[in-house]
Amino acid sequence: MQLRDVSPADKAEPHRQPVSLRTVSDSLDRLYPLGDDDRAAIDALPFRTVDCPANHFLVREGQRPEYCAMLLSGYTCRHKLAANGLRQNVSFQIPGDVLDAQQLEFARADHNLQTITAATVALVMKQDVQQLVDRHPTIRHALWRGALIEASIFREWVLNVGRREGIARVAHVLCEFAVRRQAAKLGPPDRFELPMTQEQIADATGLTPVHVNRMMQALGALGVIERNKRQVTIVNWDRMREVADFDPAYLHIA
Amino acid sequence: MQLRDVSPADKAEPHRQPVSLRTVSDSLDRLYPLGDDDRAAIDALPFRTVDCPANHFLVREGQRPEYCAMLLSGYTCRHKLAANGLRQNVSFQIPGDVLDAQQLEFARADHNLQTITAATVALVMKQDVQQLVDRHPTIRHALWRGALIEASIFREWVLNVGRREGIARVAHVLCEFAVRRQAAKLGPPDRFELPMTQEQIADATGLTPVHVNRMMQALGALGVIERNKRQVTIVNWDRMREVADFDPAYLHIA
DNA sequence: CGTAGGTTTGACTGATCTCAAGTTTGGTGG
DNA sequence: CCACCAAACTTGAGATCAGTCAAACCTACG
Repeated sequence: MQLRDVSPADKAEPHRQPVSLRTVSDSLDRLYPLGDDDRAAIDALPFRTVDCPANHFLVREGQRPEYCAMLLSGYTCRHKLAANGLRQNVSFQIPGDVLDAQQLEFARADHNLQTITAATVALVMKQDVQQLVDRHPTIRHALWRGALIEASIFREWVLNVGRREGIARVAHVLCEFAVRRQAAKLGPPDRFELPMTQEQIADATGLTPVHVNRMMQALGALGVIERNKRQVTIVNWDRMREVADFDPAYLHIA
Repeated sequence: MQLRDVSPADKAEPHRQPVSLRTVSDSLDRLYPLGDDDRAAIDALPFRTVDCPANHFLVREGQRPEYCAMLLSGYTCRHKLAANGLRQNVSFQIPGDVLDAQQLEFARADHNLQTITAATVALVMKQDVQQLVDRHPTIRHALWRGALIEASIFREWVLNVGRREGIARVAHVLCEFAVRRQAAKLGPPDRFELPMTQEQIADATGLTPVHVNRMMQALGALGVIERNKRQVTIVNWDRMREVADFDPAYLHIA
């Protein structure tokens, strides 16, 4: 956590391949139902894709990004750094997520955006997104809704980090990941491969990696999850919800 | 904090007086410059005012508010409750703030909204606000910007609660209050009356009231602030910023 | 297979909590 | 204007969850 690599962005490979923004328009459509014209407009957006390795910085605090990034595959996180060198993750993103709708409004980034795994990111120029939402109020609405949901997730995280004990914090992060993953049709909620390291979970929960490790073992000992490498199986969802104090209402999933 | 009064909303007095939404339109104008027609449209909004005592619930988690509330005077906070009975404040509001633009999008509230002090609140029907923003894109833009700034504040609070030590957490809350207060033209940043109790600061910082008390004394002992009742004077802003790890960039004040 | 990153373990430390008792403050009614 | 009361603030002492430090152990991958 604290003093480890926060080194300059590696150079990622710009890169052309037959990909589309389908993942993104599906995701936006789930936020707010789009019309055929809206989806067509998204498909027609000019963009380039970038393949990034794990731990690659997409945006750094203080930068003025010209592009709006959208996650086609892989996982990313937003984080901030405290003066004492500690890192705090404030959210995770999954494929289909628009990574910085907020950059349409703010010139300077107020946090970092970094890949967790290798990832493919679509970059669209800010002005093109601006034009898109100006012409397509429905898309604007979907983005607006997505931003409000993310704000709700931030509120839940403040609670998680501020008022829950260690085991609940870790369990809550697992529950949220499982549910969002399912909602995005990426797989079942009761068995999945965790993309993040225990250190990244520590930075999301305000704990140390050592303690996260112990809490995950404790969840195993309680019989609510089983683990094999990064694979997690939630054996008992009822007890898991209870231990995690997890109520998915804050995710505002249709 | 934990098990104290979370009792049903007191009945607040609906109440007519010669007040206007001027405070709110000034505040929105600071977020994004409005035209005369925009301001006129806000002034023309049908609303009623409610005078609420301190600790009055304006919205409870799970409710479906019909109104969009705007704070004319006094102070409020958003908070969530954990299953263990602990409370977490996720933000404070100051006069002029639109309290729940997000209710335009979500039917159910995902958190509580409660007064800190006695407060006057303007209630506007959701549909009237909806119509307003549909007809006035500039006002929509200002609300959008306000929501994004609040999201940025949430991110900073996750960091504050997750990764800063007690004294910095408390100092950071004081800095944020001072700066927002000044930006809203409510007074100078170096001397102000705190509207919230130490218990409410505890719920904002993820600490106990006892520890908040000790941290405020520690800030005094360090010579960065002076206290007299609820009155706080920031004696040394440079050291205060340092102790608090406070950088106002996240507030995105023009 | 060698190596770096990730995970696990153990022993000790410490920031913050808990509990419990005062003390001060601000509002209210006589 | 003062006495009273509840809420807010302080203080002290002991308890604990989580942190720190340091070493091993995996395990993926070049």
